[in-house]
Amino acid sequence: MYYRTHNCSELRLDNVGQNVVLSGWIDKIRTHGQISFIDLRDRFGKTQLVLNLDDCDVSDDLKKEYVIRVEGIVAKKEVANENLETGEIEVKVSQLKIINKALALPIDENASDEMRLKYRYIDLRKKENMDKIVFRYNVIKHVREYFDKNGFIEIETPMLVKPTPEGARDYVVPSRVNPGKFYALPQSPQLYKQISMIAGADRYFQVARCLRDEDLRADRQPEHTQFDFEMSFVNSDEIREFAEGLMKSVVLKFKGIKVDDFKTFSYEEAMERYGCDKPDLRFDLELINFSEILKNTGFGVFDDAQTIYGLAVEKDFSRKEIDALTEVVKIYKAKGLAYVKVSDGNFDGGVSKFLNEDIKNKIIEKSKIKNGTIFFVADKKKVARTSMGELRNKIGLDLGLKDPDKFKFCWVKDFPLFSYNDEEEKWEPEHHMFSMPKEEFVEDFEKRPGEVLGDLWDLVLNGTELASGSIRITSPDLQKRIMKFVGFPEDEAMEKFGFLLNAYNYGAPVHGGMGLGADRIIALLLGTNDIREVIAYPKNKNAQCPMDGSPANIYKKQYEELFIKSTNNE
RNA sequence: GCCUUGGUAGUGUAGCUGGUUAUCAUGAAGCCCUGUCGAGGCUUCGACUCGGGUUCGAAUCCCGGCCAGGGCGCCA
Repeated sequence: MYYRTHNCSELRLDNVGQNVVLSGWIDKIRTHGQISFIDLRDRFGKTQLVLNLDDCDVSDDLKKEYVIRVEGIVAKKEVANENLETGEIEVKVSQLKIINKALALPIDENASDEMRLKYRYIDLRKKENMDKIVFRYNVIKHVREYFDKNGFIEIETPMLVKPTPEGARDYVVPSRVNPGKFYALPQSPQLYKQISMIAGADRYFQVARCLRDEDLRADRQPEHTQFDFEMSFVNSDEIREFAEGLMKSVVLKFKGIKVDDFKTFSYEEAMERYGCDKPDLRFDLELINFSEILKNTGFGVFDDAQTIYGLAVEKDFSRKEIDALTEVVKIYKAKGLAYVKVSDGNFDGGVSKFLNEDIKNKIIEKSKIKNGTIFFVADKKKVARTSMGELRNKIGLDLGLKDPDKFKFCWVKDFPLFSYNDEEEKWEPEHHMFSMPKEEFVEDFEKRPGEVLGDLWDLVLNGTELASGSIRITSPDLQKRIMKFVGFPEDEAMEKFGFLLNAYNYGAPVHGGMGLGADRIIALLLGTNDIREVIAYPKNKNAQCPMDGSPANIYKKQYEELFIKSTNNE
C-alpha cells in the first residue's frame, strides 16, 4: 500500500477525474447527515474531501486531528472556495482508512505561551507557525548560498570545547573518561574560526549553534544560531561591505525591499545622538546636549550635574504620561525626569521657572520645536545619555514610530576596547579579548585603557544588535599584553589559551569576521522581536523546555560514572 | 539576585467597589441535518494557582509561597 499520490495542496482542475490517494490530518469536519465534508491537511495545504456514506463505509467515528488515508476521484466543485489553493476541486472518497486517532487537542490558537511550548508539535501544525520554521529554513539556505558564491567554505567546529574563564557562563559537560574534567559547550566558534584562518581556510563560515548559560529574554535563548564568518587578508571596511551585501540580499529576497546603504556611526557619535549603541533609525528624535546652555541656571539639580541631555517631542504629554516616562528613566539610574512644556515658544510647567529668557531662547533654538514637551536628564554623562536613549525608544514605541515594515540598518564602529568593572575593580574587554585595538593605541594602551578604541563594530537593525565583528589580534605579543591587562598573567594565559597563542606563532594572516544573530534576523524579517517564534523547539524563560521537561535529574549511576557528587537523593 | 505584570472549565475570557446558580466564546460528549467550506440547530459536561489571615461570609481585601510573561543586573 502507498499513502499518497499527491500532497494536500497539489490538486487542480487538471486532475479532475483522476483516482488519487491522499493522507493527512482531519482539519475540520462538517457533517450533513449522510454527507460529510472533511478538510484534509498537511504541511503543504488543505483539500476538501466529500464523504458520502452511501458510497463509502466508515467503521468508526471520525474526529478532528485523526490521521487518515483516503482514496477517491477528483471532482470539480460547483462553487469554488477562493480561500483554498485547491478550492476548485474536491475529492469524492471511495475508501477511507484511519491511520491513527487523536485525543481532543489541549491547545488552540488562544493558548498561553507555556501551553503552546508544552505542545509545540501541535502548535506547529498551525500553518502560520510552521511557515515561520519554513521561512527560517529558506533564509538559512539563502545565506549559505551567498557565502558559497563568495568563496566561503562551511567548517563544522566542535561542540565539546575547552571551558574559558571569560565572557558568558559556560554550559559544562563532564568527561567520563577523564575523571573530574569538563568540556564546555561553545559560546561561539570564535577561537576555532581564528585557528581556521591560521590553517589557511581563508574564508570560513558556519551556521553555528552557540550556547550560553545566562538569563533569558524575549530575544535571548540559551542556544541560538549565528551566521558566523571569518575572512583573511581583509580590513574592517571590506568585512562590513561583505556583511552589508549579505544583509541587503536577504532583505531584498525575503521582504522585496531594497535597503539604503547602511549609515555608519562611531560609538561615541551613536551615544551622543541616540543615547544608545544600537540606535533605532526608523525615527529621528535625536538627543540634545544641553550641558552648556543649562550649566548656570541657578537650579541646583542642573548646576550640580556633569551633563544634561534632552529630548524635544512635538506632543503635549499629560501629567500621567510624564510620570510613566519618569519611571522609564529611573530604571536606567536617572534620579528624575525634568521637563518643560512649550506652546508657541512660551514655556510652562516643570522646571520652566528656573529658566531665564536668554536660556529659553537658546533651548528653543537648539531643540527646533515651538510646541510640545522638552525632557531633561541631568546626571553623569553615561547615565544621562542611556536614560535619554531609553526614553527615546519608549516614546518612539508609544508614538507608533517603530514601523515593523521598515528596515533601517546601521554600523556602529570604534567601540571602546575595555570597560571598567566597578564590582570587580578591573578592566574587562568590551567585546572579547581577541579584538584589535586601533593602531594609535597599540603602543601604550595600558596607560590609558579608558580611551582605547578597538577595530570592532556592531551591526544594528531597527534598534536591535544583530551582529558583532572585529579585526583579530594576530600578534602573539600583543595578545599576551591584552590578556595580561585584563587579568591573565602569562602563565595563566598559556594555560587557558596556550593553544591559540601558540598557533599564532606559526604564521597567521591578518583576519577578522563577524557573528550575525540568525534568530534575530529571521524574527525581524517576520516583524517580531520574539525569537522563540522562529525556533522550532525553544526554551521558556527559566531555560526549561516545557515539552520534554529538560533540564532533568540524572541517575545515580551517571553521577558515579562522572565522579560528581549528587545534590539530591535519587 | 532585584523590579514589575498576571494566574478563573481542556483553551481563551467576564466577574475582582466582599453575599451571583461564577459570564461568554471555543472545545468535548450526544442528537438532528445531502452542498458545507468561520457550516447550522438542540441537549449535556467542565473552572476560581496553593497556604495563611481579615470577615457572619472571600474568585474578590491583606500577607506569604509556587508558576508564567516583561524588564534590570547578567549576556562579547
